[in-house]
Amino acid sequence: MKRGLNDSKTNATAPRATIVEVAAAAGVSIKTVSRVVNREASVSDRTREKVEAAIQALGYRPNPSARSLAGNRSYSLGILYQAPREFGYVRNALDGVMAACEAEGYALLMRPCQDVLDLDGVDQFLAQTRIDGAVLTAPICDDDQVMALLTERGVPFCQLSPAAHRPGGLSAHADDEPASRALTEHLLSLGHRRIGFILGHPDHSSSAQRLAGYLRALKRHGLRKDAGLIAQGYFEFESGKACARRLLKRKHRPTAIFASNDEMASGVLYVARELGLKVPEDLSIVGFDDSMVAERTWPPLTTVRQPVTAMADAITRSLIKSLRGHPVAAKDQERHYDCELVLRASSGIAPSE
Amino acid sequence: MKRGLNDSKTNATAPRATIVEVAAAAGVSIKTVSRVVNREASVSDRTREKVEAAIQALGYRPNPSARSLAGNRSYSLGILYQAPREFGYVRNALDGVMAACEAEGYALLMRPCQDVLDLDGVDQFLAQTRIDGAVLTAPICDDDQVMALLTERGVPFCQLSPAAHRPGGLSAHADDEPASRALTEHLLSLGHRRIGFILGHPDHSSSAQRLAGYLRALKRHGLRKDAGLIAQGYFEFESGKACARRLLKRKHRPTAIFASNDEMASGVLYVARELGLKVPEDLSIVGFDDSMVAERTWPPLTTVRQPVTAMADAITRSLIKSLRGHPVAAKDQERHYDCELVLRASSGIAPSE
DNA sequence: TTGTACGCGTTATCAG
DNA sequence: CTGATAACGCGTACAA
Repeated sequence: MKRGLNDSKTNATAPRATIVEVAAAAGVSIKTVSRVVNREASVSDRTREKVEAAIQALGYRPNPSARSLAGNRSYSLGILYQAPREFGYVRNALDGVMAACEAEGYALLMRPCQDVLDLDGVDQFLAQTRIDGAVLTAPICDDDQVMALLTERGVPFCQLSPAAHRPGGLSAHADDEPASRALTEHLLSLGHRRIGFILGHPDHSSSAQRLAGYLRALKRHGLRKDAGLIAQGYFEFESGKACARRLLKRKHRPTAIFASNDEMASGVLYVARELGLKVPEDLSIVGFDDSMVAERTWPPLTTVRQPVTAMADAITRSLIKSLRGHPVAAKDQERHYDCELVLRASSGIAPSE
Repeated sequence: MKRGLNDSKTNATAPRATIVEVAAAAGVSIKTVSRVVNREASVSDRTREKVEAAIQALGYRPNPSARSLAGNRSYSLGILYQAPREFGYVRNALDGVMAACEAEGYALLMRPCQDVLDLDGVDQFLAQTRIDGAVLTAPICDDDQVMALLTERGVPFCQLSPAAHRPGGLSAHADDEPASRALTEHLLSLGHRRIGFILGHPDHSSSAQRLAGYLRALKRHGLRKDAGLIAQGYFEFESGKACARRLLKRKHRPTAIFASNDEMASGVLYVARELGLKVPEDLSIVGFDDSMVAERTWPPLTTVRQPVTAMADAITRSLIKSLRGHPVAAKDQERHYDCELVLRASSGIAPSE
């Protein structure tokens, strides 16, 4: 049998101990060892201690492949995500899901998806990995075809920031709408009356929610929706630039612009500079997400922070709990999280109109 | 057997076909099916076609757990990385490694590591996942203890941007030193003579290489090293700010600052603004990595781009090739990549001294 | 070129 | 509470 580079055949350690050796060392049957390893209840304390000692002594680690084969589950989850240039949301989601998986002894397999979803690719992923469950991130969490496929394959899943909670499903959701409203109120309180709005990518349900919050705030202040102040962006820097140009070219240009994420907000900032507008004196700008760029631009961006990592962690734990056959309390099936307003200099000052 | 939410027991599809059923359908033995699946040579065309038809018809997919158990390998790799706030390098590395794994039918398991490496955690990772090989990213790729552990466990690995290639090992490496030199020459050609330098994190070998390139360029222009112009940073925004303050407080302040990455460069930019210095008129700033912030700051940062994704992809493919027992050509064992200078406005103009 | 039979290290059934 | 023993699905000597 050929082996590759870094060959360590000669100085390799002894092969890992198996359950049989542990059983022999502890003077019990392998089933009992299995019981101890899997924390089943019906084992006497004396036996458990003996077994645990043997496990310790031999450095025993159950073989995941054997476990999977015999148990007909893989002890691993998958996470499906779209990977835009701005990786903030996805990265936070990953952090949370990974933390949960590690804590619960699950492995995590990642599946990046393209803008236009490749269903066959996902199906292949399911076949190759045999994951026990999946975490769906936005906007994939709202894709009916993906959910149908998972259901067909018998793979339970949870949704991170979906458009709507599915009865009997698992989801974590940040309240974008109130946050967006508060952010808009902030601008209104500074005296702004013509506030431009740059929509996010239409596939993301949060785009609509952020718009709704913006409109609601305007309404509460007796302002009517002005379609000319609303531009369709795609959550990307360049689209933020394009929208900003359109909005700022109006003869009655807005005194403030609310971009649906920080990337686009930084695009607005770029265009403001091109046009010689001072921020925030001539133009207030706010973003959303509190991504890394929000602290790096000048002036730094007023924005909204979502607890994505915590949301992902929590929902993943619920998923695993459910995979283990434990009931998940109703309040843990549909979780809601508040967002936090982060005030920085880009919105700062009352408009000089 | 209890199952959790999203229960699809009732409307689930038939369980996946096994090799036995395929063999039956094709009228051959399971060994023959195995041969076809694993692309072994000694199968007649007629038989192969029959088997492939049966596989197609039944939608057969080999069970990875069974494969792993019987074959004593997991068909999966691990990637070890440190996850700083600035995720650019890691993310590019991930992209490359994942592309390679997907192309080669390997799964990828991720192992984020803390600044101070938890060896036991890594060992646990190896035990739980039984990965066939590992990709080490900077700065973990230079950690002797990790490499010793992997060797002891018989897990072959490759290194992404290590300090030095290990004979018989696998590594991909971008030539930081020449790039750093070119970047410094760029500043020198603009007329700068007092160029501050902010070092990267000492754990990263690239930090030393970037310094070396800087010093070499100075020397070629007859300038001597001035310790007062060199500050120790840690690849982070805040450390860039701190170093910039120190450097710019000198009575004879530098007219340009070379920060060892873009994050720190954006920190320098921040401090320049605090001090009322115009960039690039009063101070030229250059970074390294061409991360996302480099395009978002104002002015955008002159920097250096490394082909990290391509490097990661290539080295991972070599690793997999070697895992399969195929020889890896010498030129593919130690790969060198050129960096690319990215000129933007932050360095732009000759110093007004 | 093809097939048989065994083993991989667990989980699970069912009897003690 | 504990233990034989049969799966689980595939790779691989070895034989044909």
